Parts: sequence; C-alpha cells; structure tokens
Amino acid sequence: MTEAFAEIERGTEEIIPREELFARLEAAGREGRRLRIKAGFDPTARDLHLGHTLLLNKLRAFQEAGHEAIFLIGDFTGMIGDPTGKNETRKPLTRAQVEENAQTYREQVFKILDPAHTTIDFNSRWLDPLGAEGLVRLAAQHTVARMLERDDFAKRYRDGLPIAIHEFLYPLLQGYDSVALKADVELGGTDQKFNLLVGRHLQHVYGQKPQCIMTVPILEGLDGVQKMSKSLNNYIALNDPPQEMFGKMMSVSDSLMWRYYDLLSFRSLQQIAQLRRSVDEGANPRDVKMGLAVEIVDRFHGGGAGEAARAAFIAQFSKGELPQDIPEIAVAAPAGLALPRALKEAGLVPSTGEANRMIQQRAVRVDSERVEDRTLVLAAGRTYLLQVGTRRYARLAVN
RNA sequence: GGAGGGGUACUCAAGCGGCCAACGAGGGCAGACUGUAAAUCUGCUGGCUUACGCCUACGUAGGUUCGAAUCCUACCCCCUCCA
Repeated sequence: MTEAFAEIERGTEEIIPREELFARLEAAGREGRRLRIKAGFDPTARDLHLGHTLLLNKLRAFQEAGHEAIFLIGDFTGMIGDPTGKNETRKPLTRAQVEENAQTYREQVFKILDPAHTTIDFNSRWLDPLGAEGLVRLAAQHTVARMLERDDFAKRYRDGLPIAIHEFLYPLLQGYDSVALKADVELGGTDQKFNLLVGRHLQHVYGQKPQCIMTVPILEGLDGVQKMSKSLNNYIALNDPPQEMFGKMMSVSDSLMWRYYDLLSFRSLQQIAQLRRSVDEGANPRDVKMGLAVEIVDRFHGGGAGEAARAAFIAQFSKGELPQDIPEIAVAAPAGLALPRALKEAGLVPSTGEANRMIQQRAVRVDSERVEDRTLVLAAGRTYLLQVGTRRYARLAVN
C-alpha cells in the first residue's frame, strides 16, 4: 500500500491536505471502498496532448490503487472559458461540437485509463438544470474578497485591468461539480489550485466531506517556455502519428528533455538520475532523447512503434535517406508545370509565393537535385520527386 | 451619463500625406553547421504570375487629395478614469 502511495504522489506539486488523503486512501482500502477521483477537462480542443496526460497518468495511478476515475468533460463551463491565464473570449461551443470532442477524448483517454474503472461525465448534466435561481444561491456561498484572493484576479484588480463578473462564476461552477459528483479527490494543474480549493469550500457548505486536492505541474510545450497548448502549437497530441510524435520529441531542447523525463517518463527516478550521469560523462544527449521518444511513442501506439519510429528517424535525418510513405499526387498539365506551381499542387507549400521563397533559399530539390531556378518547368509525362527542406516530400505525376 | 485612450500583418508593436507589402521583437519556415527536427549563426516571413508586372491589405463605410495606414465624416468595437 505504501508503494501505491508513492506512485500516487510521484510528480505531484501539492496535496492538500496530504495526511488526510493518505488516511482516506487507507480507510478506503480497509473498507473495500473506491474513492471517487475527479479531473475536469475543457472540451474546447479536439486533441488531447501530453500536457493532459500528467493528469491522466495520475488518474491511472489511483485506478491501479483500486479507485474510480471520473473524467469530467466541462461542456457547460467550457462555454464560459476558464479565466485562468489568457483572457481571450472563447467562442461558445455547440452541443454537436462538444459531443464530437467528447467522442475523440474517449478514444484517447483509454490509451491510459482503465475503462472498467472510469466514469465519463458532463457537467451540463447538473449545471443546465441549476438555473438562475440555483446560480444565485451558489454565488451566495462565496465572497468577493475571497475571490480576489485568487492570484490572477488579485493581480488584475491591482493593475486596474478588467475582471468580468462571469469570471467569478467559473470557480464556483467548477467547485459545484465536485458537490454534484461527491468527489473524494480532485486533480488539476497548479494553475487550478484556487478552483480546486473552492470545490472544498462548497462541498463543506453543502454538507459534504471536502475533497482532497492534488495539483500537478503544468507541462511546458516544445518551446520549453510556454505551457503546452494547442493554440500555441507547441504540443504533442496523443493522436499524432508515431513518426511525427518521435520527431517532435527529438525537437525538444536538450535541457527541456530532462523536464520531460521527470514528468512524462514512467522510468524510476533512479534510472533517470543514471541517464543524467551518463550525459555528464559524455554520452550523446541525442541518444538519451531518443530513449524517451521511444517510450512515449510506444505508450500511445503500442509496443514496437517506438523502435520503428526511431529507425525511420535515423534513416531520414541522420543518414538522409528518403522516408517511407511519400505521398503521390497526380496533376493534369499537358503543357508542363512551372516549379512553384508544382510545389503548391503537391501540397508542399501553401502558395506559389512561398514556393518562390523556398527555391530562393535553396530548400527545394527535384529528383534529389537542388534547384534554384524558379522558372524551371516540369515537363508532362513523368513523375518527379519533389522535396522542400528536409521534412516535406511528394511524388508528383505530371500528365 | 461625463472625460480621455485605442483598434496595423500569426502575436506584440512602430509608423501619423508619397521613400509602406508597411520599422522592430516574438513565433514560424529555410540555409549553414552539428551530436538531433538540441544549441549557435544567417536569410525569409501577403496573393497571383515562366518573366515584365498585376491584385488585395493597416476596425467598417464613405469623403478630401495627383497620391492616405497616415487628413475629414459617420458607424462598429475595446479599454481607463470620474459619476
């Protein structure tokens, strides 16, 4: 049981209150009860990415210790938009979009979670019926002063920046989710701490035993600076194809690699320390990075996929060989096709303007020969191998 | 309700009658190099066109002018302060 505790605690930022969580885990174990472990997700994106998996891994750890994971899709709150971080106004999602996203979530989360002990729920189930009256009653349970304790509210208030009223409602509604679900534990990123604490408060008000809360770090994106998110395009999606996933892992800086090892790898802490030592002693960080890339690709694409991706990566980028699966496109152009247009038709560049730039920058190859003449015309009647940079390939048949 | 500030390319942000397809930074892409799609350095970063060149862009719609992102009018939107 203590080993399970350690696994549950691994990589967490904060557990409040820590002793109580372990006491509850122990009591539940003794009584053969399952604790209800809640984690909420915004349905605004279609793809889950590695950042989300920190929470999923943690849910998984609880499941392995015999507890019930509640994967809560915030379809109602998603329409408000969590004021955390950027305060962009979000477009409200339609019911259909939410359903669609939820479906793709379902496919993705079960790469990690055990379906037998996972409940997927939607908070519109209880927030829709709440109504204005319920909302007002809920809002009466908290004070403006306490709301302003929240970091980003406090900061904005101090700086004279606007805070919309509905932003105050978000933590309340999220907290109410815990009441509706009778959550024993809620997980969230460190930026969720305030919201999670509101959940404790509301459960107390509604006569429930307040949930324990557990925060996990926010995973940095591929740039190593900003948090991983779809909108910043610095993410690795769970749905990314193996080769792409591998490549993205390899594009991470050597220093960020260690952060990823700490937060994403399932290897023991001792093993990771060993790897660090080996690099200090002169091992090539590239190879250590590949090890992590293999592990991650395997996790989401099944055993063997990681090694295959590694082999393909080495072939293409270290040895400069042609990749497998070069897309083939045919285009009708009896009079021949100017190179910029050909590159565009082949889908290698978004516009002929971009194609011209690529040619000028010596990034274009035709049949493996570098071409710097933008007026080159590809004659009809054969297939050309087109290449832009090291990563974009296509075979174009000109007919 | 009153006073003031502002809306510029993916983002931030200059420009305030012609030299503006629009400074600069970030991001992105490419090249060189390399130990990798790390790091570093360099270049590019509206669309169409084989080329000359053409077209569309600075909140929206008009107007003044040989000429407007820059001036005028109306409208829309955002922000701050005072009530």
